[in-house]
Amino acid sequence: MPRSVGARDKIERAALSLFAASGVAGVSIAEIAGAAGVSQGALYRHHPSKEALAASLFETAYRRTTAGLAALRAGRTGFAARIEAMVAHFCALYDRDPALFRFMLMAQHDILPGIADGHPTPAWVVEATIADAVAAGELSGVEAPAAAAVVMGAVLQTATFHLYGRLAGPLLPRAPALAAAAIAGVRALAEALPQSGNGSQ
Amino acid sequence: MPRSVGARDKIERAALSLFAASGVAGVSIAEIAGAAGVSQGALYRHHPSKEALAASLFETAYRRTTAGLAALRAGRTGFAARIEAMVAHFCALYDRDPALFRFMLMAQHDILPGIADGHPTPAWVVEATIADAVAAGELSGVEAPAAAAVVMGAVLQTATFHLYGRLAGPLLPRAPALAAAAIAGVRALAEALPQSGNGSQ
Amino acid sequence: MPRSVGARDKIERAALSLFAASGVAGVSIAEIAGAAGVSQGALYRHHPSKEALAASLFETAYRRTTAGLAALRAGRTGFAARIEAMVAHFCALYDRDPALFRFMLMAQHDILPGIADGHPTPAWVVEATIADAVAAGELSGVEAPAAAAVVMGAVLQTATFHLYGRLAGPLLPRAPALAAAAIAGVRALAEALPQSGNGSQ
Amino acid sequence: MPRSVGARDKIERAALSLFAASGVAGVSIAEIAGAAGVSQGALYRHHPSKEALAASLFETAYRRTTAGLAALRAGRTGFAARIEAMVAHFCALYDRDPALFRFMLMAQHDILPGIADGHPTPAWVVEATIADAVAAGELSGVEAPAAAAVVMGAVLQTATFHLYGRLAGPLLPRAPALAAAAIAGVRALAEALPQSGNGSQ
DNA sequence: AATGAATGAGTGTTCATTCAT
DNA sequence: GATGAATGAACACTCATTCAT
Repeated sequence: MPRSVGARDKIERAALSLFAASGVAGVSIAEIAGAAGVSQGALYRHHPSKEALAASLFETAYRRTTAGLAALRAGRTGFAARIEAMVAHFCALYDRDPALFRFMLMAQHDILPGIADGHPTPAWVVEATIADAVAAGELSGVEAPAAAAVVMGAVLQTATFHLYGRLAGPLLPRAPALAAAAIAGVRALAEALPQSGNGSQ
Repeated sequence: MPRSVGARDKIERAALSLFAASGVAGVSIAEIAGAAGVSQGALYRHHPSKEALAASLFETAYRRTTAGLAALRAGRTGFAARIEAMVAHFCALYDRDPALFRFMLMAQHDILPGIADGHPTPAWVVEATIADAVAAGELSGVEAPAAAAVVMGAVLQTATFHLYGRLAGPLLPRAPALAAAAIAGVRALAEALPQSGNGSQ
Repeated sequence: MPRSVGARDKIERAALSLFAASGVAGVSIAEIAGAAGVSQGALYRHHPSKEALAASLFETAYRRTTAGLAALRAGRTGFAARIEAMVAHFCALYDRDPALFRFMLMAQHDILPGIADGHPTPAWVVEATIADAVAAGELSGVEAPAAAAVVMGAVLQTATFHLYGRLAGPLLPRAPALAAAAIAGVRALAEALPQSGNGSQ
Repeated sequence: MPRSVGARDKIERAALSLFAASGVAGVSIAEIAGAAGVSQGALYRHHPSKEALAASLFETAYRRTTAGLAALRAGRTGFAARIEAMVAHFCALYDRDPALFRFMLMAQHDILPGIADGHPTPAWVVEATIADAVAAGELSGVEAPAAAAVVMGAVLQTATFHLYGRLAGPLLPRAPALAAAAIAGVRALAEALPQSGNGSQ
């Protein structure tokens, strides 16, 4: 007895918020179907499995984020301007949909290893932006991944603190300060590590 | 005191590495028991449930880390010296047991909400250290949680990048530079945010 | 009369070969519809259910075979001539459509109990042919069903061996020898069992 | 709450009779567990899956039958004596456990392809016995598989007729006559097919 | 007249947990 | 005290069937 129409969207919306709240493993198909108001079987017309549904949601958001950052990298010049734009972008993303952000934070360890083979990632774009700055002489001798970790860490941990109530209010107003912190962190890393790299391994 | 002394340890060690590899939900009691070389039932003599075992592992590590950081806070004076010591502490912890670190990163969203009622946390010690600096006039007008996010983010994301192979070699040699980055980030945050706080909310 | 003339045929052909390959229970409506190039729903315009489709295919083939054998019984005289013709008939049926034969072998236990209420069956025609011979004095004191089992067994097991690759080449050239074996078997059964019937039960 | 003890046997007994009645695909785990008086989960301690349970039951019976026939082949001399013993063996097996026989007949098409790689089968022993007779000069120029089909067919179809009520009473008393029929069939096949083999293909 | 999205009951299977031995 | 067979409630998933379009 087909009753519900447009199940796909309802399923994805319900799944996203449930995944964000409890993690992929912590949500059952029955809960998703119930929250979406469709039958359990309906889920399988659009997604081959629960994991595939989660991966698809993740990948879509991940690619969109990557593309957004890549556009900022392409559209701006100068290290500081690019990082500022990127940090603001992250903050805006978080403000628009904290559940999506939470889902991405929680699911990264489960889902990322299964995809992202060679595809660029948000972190990769940040890393490339730092490499750009090194190539342009704006930064001297930073190890790009280490610097990208400082930038991504500042942003993601700020979002995490917000998720857990340690910080309040929208993140976007914090973006300029956060970007300044990220940039200063990267510069300090560059100065402190002229010898760079893996000293021992 | 049973003859199979160390059963408890074997269980915890096995559980930790399995949890780190696959997440708490992705590991079964049968797998833990098998890896530890004990029977399934024996597991319940030491831990009331799988979740309790995971929570116990998490909490132990969490408290130990908190205590370590608190000792550094108590034993040093000056903002920079304290942050340098704490960053080095994190790096050393990671180097000693990356699996434990990975477990803590993966499990935090599941387990932390269930505990941490009022208990201090690593992030709280960092936050308090920043508040100390503000109180001592070393930093002006930073929102302590926001600054703590920058410090914790730099450290945790560096560890995450290492877990995923973006960074190589032990983290401890990177600690001075990472601490410099964290400190510079906090200082930049302080300068950029004289109006501080939650602008809207 | 829909434009897609032959939809019914395409469905039945697809269903038959799938049923032969995997058994009725091992084939889904979706697979049949896909192989036939029609929609799932369209299948229900022609057949009320999957089981009904299978039963219809089975019954059609079963009746056709029964009718063919009955015609041979009616058109020939003499036990040997009839059995020779029937064995050749079976062999020719097998050679023409081994998948159909396989389907009938596999599905007989599932489907036969649901039909065949009083209708004659291939085995019944063979049995009647033997009873004819007994009545005509060509055979003495055989239990007709037991003799029919020998004839049917020789034919069906030969086909089964062919299906599984133990025998090669078309069966029709083997028909004379196989008929001779069947006839000799029946004669030996008749001689060996003058006391016939169900000795105990 | 473990209550039932010795679940394994109860499960296998229940499964066998249900499989015999309805086929492997026609029986659910719930039915097996219910009939055995154990929980569904108990099934999986002893067998990794329903199919594996069915295959295990099948293979055990299959091997036992093969071994029984092989022992007869080894213990007797002369084609007729061996076939008589084998036919009687089959009849006795049927009489002892018709459900097992039915299961083997129904399941052969599903399960046999998955096993029996190189292992001897009942049919193979019969075939080898015929090859023995050819080698000993007792039979001239029969294609052994074709002759084995006649023997196996006579026996199996007789059992099938009995299962469906066309024949009554135990089969063992019929064994001598059935063996005579099988032997006569094989001899007739040998005489009728001096040119043997696949005439066309 | 045909489609295919949707249904919902049922499937095989997993697994944390219990308890007789 | 330790074992592992047994439990039973969940789980992800399948599929014959229905029906709005």
